[in-house]
This record gives sequence, structure tokens and C-alpha cells, in this order.
Amino acid sequence: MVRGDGSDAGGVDPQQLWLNSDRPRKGRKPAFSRAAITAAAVALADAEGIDAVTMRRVASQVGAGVMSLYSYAPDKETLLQLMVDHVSGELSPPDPLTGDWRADLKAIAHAQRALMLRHPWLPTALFNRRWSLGPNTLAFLEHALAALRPTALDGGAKLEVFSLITGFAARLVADEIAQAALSASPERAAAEARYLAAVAADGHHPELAEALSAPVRPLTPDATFARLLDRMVDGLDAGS
Amino acid sequence: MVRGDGSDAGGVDPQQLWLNSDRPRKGRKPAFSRAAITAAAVALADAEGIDAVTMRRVASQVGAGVMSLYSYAPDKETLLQLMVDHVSGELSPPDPLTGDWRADLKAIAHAQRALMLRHPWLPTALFNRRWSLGPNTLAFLEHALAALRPTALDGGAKLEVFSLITGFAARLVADEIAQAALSASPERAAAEARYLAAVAADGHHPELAEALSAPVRPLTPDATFARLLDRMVDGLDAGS
DNA sequence: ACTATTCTCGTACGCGGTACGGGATTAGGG
DNA sequence: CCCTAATCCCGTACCGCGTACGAGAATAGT
Repeated sequence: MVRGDGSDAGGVDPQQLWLNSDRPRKGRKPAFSRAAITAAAVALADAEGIDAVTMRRVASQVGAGVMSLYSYAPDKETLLQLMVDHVSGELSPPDPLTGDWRADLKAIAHAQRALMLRHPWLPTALFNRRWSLGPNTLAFLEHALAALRPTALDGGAKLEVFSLITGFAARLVADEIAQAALSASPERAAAEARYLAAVAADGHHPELAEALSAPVRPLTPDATFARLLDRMVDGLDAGS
Repeated sequence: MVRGDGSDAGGVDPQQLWLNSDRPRKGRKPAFSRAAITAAAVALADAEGIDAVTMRRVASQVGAGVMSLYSYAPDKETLLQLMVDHVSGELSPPDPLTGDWRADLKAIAHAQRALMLRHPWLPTALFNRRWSLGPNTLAFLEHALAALRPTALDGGAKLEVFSLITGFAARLVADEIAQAALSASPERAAAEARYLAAVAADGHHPELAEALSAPVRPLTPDATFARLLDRMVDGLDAGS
């Protein structure tokens, strides 16, 4: 299991994983397909959350035996990587570039946000595992690099900016989803509010008390995202 | 299990979790302590990665029976939240504020980065679960809010900035750790390089090819972090 | 001493990923 | 046209996980 903290050394050879589409000449014909299995896993994650994606449930969803999945992906971690690349296909074709790299970068971030809202498990999945750079991910990365062409950034810096934007979108969407989940459960929201009120009243957290005493702003998540994204991209602009 | 994508509605009442330190008057004396159990879990995660933190291994580490842990934390998810708050205690006392909120914010981010490098499982843990705002986390949040006092930001915006900075640090450190893990395994690094070279040579990814053709920059992760942090904080400055 | 309360922890259950290996299906070579 | 090698299908089984249950031990108030 890959743990995202880099403490693993395992993994699958990317070439083996992404560049091997030539059919073997002998042997039984496959009854399923990698794409169908991946799509089933994505549908399951969308409908019931990422924890619902178990080898058994995916298999039953596609009508296969559990162990048959291992003919298409060497392990579950790989299946998760396939899922990420699969949904990244929804980012193609991207909006055409305008030549204004700030605007283009913001459009990229908004597209990523929309994707993550459609697939709420995506922010977590992106953060946990090492990027696997499948074909769809690579196509979007290529697009992002093209958007950054007008800048004076070198190759490495462009990659960093892309990682930063993706991470930014993932974080904001994760907050957004958590907030929505809290709002959907009045009981939990009330418990949280009670706790924070108790902390604010203990006298040791004056700044927090003040921050919480302000009226709740009526801002939509969209507006918050757009505002912070503007600040962030403007900041990237300030330098080289 | 909390999944970070907000699809859970469960969880523990924060007041119950953090504000209940009064001892019961009757009954057997506890043989262990929440702090000792949490510390053992942290040590395990530091040494062998977050996946090594299982109830059985933590219990054997503290010399307890497995089920005894459940007298101190209602479930594993809660134990992970305790771990996060535990290591956040290392952020206290923070550097005194200078009054220059940009510099103070950067110092906060650097402290968080150092903490995450000491506990490589922390970025993932922070991203996955909903913030639990234990006492140590709250103390640092209070500090961050104080740092932002010179700004004109309202309470909600200050909280957003803190979340953003924390997320930024987590993302950068996660990349940093992944990069280090890759470098530590020449075999995997070579496989990755071969794959990217093959992609760059296919003619469909000219921007990527160019980005990769540039010489590897000799920048340290520290410099990269500092540079991007500067850009980011400057960007926050640009607005209100 | 009795009793209520609290803590300890052995046992057990259900579920997870996946190693193993035998049977089924296919394509090429004689 | 069979034979052989390759490939895929998948039932069974193993081990490890989180944790529900409940019996026994320790403690404090009566």
C-alpha cells in the first residue's frame, strides 16, 4: 500500500502500466477490460464514497470474479491510480488558451475544481498517492505547461506551479465538501458550534473569539475560490 | 471511518473528546494514559509510516491489551486525531510576533514545514480527516490569527488564510518527501525517467519535452519552499 | 463487607487485499 | 487436427484489520 508520505519504495513501472496496450498473440480472450473495471470503480466511488471501492464490490459490479480484477491491475493501489487518470479524461478538451497566462491558469484551476466536485473522492486520492501521470493526466499537464509558456518560468518552476494550483484546488474543494457535510448534519454542526463557543469563552483564545463573533459572511464557495485563486495567481505574477 | 471527502456524517463530539479531563470518583485506576498511547502511536508512525499504526501494534508498544485502547479513544479515527494534535504541541511556543504580518505568516509556514518533515505522515493525515481542533492545534491557530491582526481581513478570511498556508505547506512537503523517496531508490527513479523520456519522445507532448530537457536545477527544497511561499504571501498582500 | 463503577483484555466476527493453483479458452506449430 | 504454450477466469484460503461483547479484576463510597 502506498502511503503518500513517501515511506514506500514499491509501485509499478509506469511504462509497464501505461504503455502496454499490445495484445498478446496467444491465450484466452479477456472477458472484461481495464476501462470497464475502472469506470465501475469510479461509479462506485462517486455513489458511495471511496471506501465503497473494494475489490469485491468492483468485481461484482462488472460481473467478474474478484481475482479476475488482478489480470487488469496488479493491485488495488494501481486501480486507484487508474481511477484518477480515468476521471482526468473529463478535462479534455480544455478551453482553448487565450494567451493571457493568468486567465488561462485560473480557467485550469476552475476546471479542476469542477472535476473534484463531481468526484468528491478525488482531492483525497490526489493527495495521498504519488502522481502516476497517466495519459489523461499528461494531456492536461501539457495543456497547463502551454498556458505557462508566456511566463519566464523555467521547466521545473512550471511543474511546481501546476502542482501548486492542483493542490490549491484540492484543498479548497476538500474544505468545501467538509463544510457541506457539516451543514447537512445539523446535530454535528451544533456540536461543533458549541465546542468552539466554549473554547472562545475560556479567555485563552481572544483572537479566535473575535473571529467567530463576526457575522457569518454570505459568500458562496465559488466566490471564495475565485477570490483566493485571484490572490494566488497574482502572487505568482509578482515574481519572475 | 472518516474519508476526508465529507461523505461521512459520524465522528465524536469535540467537547466530549477534548474537554473531559475530570477523573471519575469510583472504579479501577487507569493503567495507561491517553498521552502515552498517543505518543506510542506517533513514534510508530514516525518510524515505520502511518500504516504501521494499527491498534494491535500500538497496544503491544505500550504493553496493553488491544481492547484496552478503547478506554482512551473510542475508535482509531479518534486516535489519529489525537496524534495530529499531539505533534502540533511541538509548535509551541511559537516565535514571537514581529508585527510584520507577512514575515510572521512565513515564519508560521516554515514552522509547519519543519514539523511535517519531522513527521512525514502528517501532511496526509491533515488532508484526509476533518480538522479536529484539539488544544495544541487551537493554540497555534490562535497564534496565526494574532499574526494576521494587522491585516484588514475579517475573521472568516483569516481562517481561510490559515487553512491555505497549512495546505500549502502540506502539499510542498508531500512533494518533497515523494521526491526524496524517489531519489532514494535509483531503480524506481530510473524507471520514472525512462517513462517520461518515452512520453516526451512521442511528439504529442512538446511542452513537457521542453520542460524536461532543461538542466536539472540545483535548488534545494528549502529554497523552493521559501520562494513559492514568498510569492503566495505577496499574493495575499495584493488584495484587501 | 457490599455494591456500583470503571478499567482490562481474551475471544470472536466480519471484512479487507491478495497468493495460490486448477480449469477453461485461445493461437500457433507439427 | 491435435498438441502445446500462453493467457485469462475465479473458487478457496490466509492473514491482518477494526472493533463488539462480556467476563473478570480493581477501586471508592456506603
